[in-house]
Amino acid sequence: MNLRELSDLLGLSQTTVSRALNGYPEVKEATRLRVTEAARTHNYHPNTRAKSLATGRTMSIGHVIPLSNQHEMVNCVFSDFIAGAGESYARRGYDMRVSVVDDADEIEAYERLASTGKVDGVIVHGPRLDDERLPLLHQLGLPFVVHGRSSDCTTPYSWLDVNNRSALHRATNFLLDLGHTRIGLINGIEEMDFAMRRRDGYTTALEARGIKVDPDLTHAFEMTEPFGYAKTRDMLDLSDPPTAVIASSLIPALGVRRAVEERGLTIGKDVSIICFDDALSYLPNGAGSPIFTATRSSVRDAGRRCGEMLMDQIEGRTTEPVHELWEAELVVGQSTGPAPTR
Amino acid sequence: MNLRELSDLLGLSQTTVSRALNGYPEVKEATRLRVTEAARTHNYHPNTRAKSLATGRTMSIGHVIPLSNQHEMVNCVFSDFIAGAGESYARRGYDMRVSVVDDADEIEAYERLASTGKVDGVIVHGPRLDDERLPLLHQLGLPFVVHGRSSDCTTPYSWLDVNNRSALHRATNFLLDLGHTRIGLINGIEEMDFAMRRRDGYTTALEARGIKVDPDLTHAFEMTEPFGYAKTRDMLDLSDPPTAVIASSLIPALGVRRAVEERGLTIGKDVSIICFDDALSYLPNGAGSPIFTATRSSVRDAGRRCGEMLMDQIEGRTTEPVHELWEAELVVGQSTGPAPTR
DNA sequence: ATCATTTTCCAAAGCGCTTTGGATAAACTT
DNA sequence: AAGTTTATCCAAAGCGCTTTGGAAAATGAT
Repeated sequence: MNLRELSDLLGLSQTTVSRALNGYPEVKEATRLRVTEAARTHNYHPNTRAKSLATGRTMSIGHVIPLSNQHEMVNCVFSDFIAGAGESYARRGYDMRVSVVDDADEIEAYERLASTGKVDGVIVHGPRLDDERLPLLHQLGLPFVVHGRSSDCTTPYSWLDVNNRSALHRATNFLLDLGHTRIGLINGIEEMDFAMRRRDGYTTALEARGIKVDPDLTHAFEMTEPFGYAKTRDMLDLSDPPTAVIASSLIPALGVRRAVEERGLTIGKDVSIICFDDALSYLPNGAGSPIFTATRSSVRDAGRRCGEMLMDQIEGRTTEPVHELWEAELVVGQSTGPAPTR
Repeated sequence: MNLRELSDLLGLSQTTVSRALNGYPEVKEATRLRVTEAARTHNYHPNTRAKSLATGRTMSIGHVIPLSNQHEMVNCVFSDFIAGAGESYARRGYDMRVSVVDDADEIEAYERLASTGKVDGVIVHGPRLDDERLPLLHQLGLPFVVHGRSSDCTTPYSWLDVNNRSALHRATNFLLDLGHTRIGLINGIEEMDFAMRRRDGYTTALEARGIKVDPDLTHAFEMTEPFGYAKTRDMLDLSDPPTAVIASSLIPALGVRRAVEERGLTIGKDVSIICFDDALSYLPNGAGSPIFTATRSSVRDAGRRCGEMLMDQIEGRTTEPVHELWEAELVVGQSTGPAPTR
């Protein structure tokens, strides 16, 4: 059932039927009713491809996911973000187009999205310090919103970010206040902007108390469980081991916990742990009371809001770049306690 | 730059240019070269929407993700599947269209995908015992591949599934052979077909040794960490607690471990754990040697293969339904040992 | 040199929708 | 009653591509 068939059936022109269905005023209320009724009973739904060709709009939003063994974008955090974004898309009639591409083809993928007109806009994931994607998208004229920020980028753009610097600053201070001075950091890959900001918050807090950052206590890599485990083991082997560890995500924190418990040490007593909790639905930080003391900010909410920001931009509701900086909350769980006295 | 502009530029008709670019034989090799060259230098890429309107093909594949607080589809397992599927799509020029919908609108979402011609086919996630989506898609004539199976479904369809029954049968036998007789099961929601089959494997193995299933030892719910934790606590409180627990995924297994260690019990000695490991990239079962003894099957590989099966079907390379039953491998880790003697 | 083939190219008709620029009928003015 | 406005509706022209049915040019056969 297409528009022509439906309009033939109703004895109306395609114009009128189209207008009736799309809520234009140039059609009598009675006819509109007749049309919508017929559309429903005959189960008519306009062909998306034709509609999109005619309007120039696709009602879909792109997400480019680089896939490499180097750095893994498709992860739990990503899927929660997707869930949030997808939810906001659905509410406004959009959907999501995901392109999984080889690391090397990422730039080309954005160019292709723009030149073939597959999407009305894109969300940029995992920005790096000086991310080449942002000027590219700007130049391509493809609307975009960045989840995170790119510190050294000069082109204006909309972003939504968690205040990673302040989150880690507060987490570090929290541990310092408990008397810890040897504080390990299990960070994400530091080409990532968020990881750099986190390290900055950590460093600043330590140095404000006159503590120099010990390179043996800071590690940056893919945020997996085994990484947290391995690096914690290494740190516990030091002659002057840390009494607290900050992990960049719940997942490496699980590895930290494993390494600590394996040594027969008690969490929250011998070793304190704080992690950054993205409030993942599948891996909640405990049910009810939190397991880990954590800086928390829901990545799902971020996805939802990024989606809204992008759709607003696409629809011309906002014209200037929009920035949102969210503060993470510091929730106290069972994984932290005063520094052990030797 | 569109086709007309390009052909004007070349002094050729749109027909010839189109044919040259799409590899049709009715064009001189010299002209084809001239055309492809011009297309490259002028950075011409055919508009997807127009192409798709003309061909009737969209080169995209749908994934419908129901979102509810009841049952959470968007999770780590899902994202690894997506990564695999997306990879195979990219290789053959497809991409992925994800619709996040409210639980109640799921059926309608499939109908809409079909009637508006947004996709060439869909992957069905998380089939239930007698899943209404399969006959619906069959009737809509929309190609699909099921990740998993629907036991009570009579319409023919293509699927790829892990042999969940045999995996749990072997895991249970492995524990029985070690002398365990009180074996707990932390299962997924048992409306899900895979969970039902797992329970079946567990039950059959126990009963073959004359052991009756104890309802106090089997629990089914959303596969989260807190669920694994809570139920393990409950079971350890029993007068006759389990000496081994089988978890349906690595994530609840983490909860099981937490509950066990909290009691001061040793894993692999006081309590053995086996889990189903989907070989998630972000949450690997250890690096190198596995932490948990596990039945393992890569969900990412499954995504890859499901994508291929669906594209083969869409392109008419396969005409009959295809079935693939993968055997999970049983890898022995540090979480299992002989049943403790009382 | 003539006719039959084959090769190479083109004009034009869709694909299913939106939207512009009227036309017609109805309602309102004076 | 005639002129003016307004409310309804329509024919037709795109949107940018593919593809059908020829035509023109080049090639081969006689």
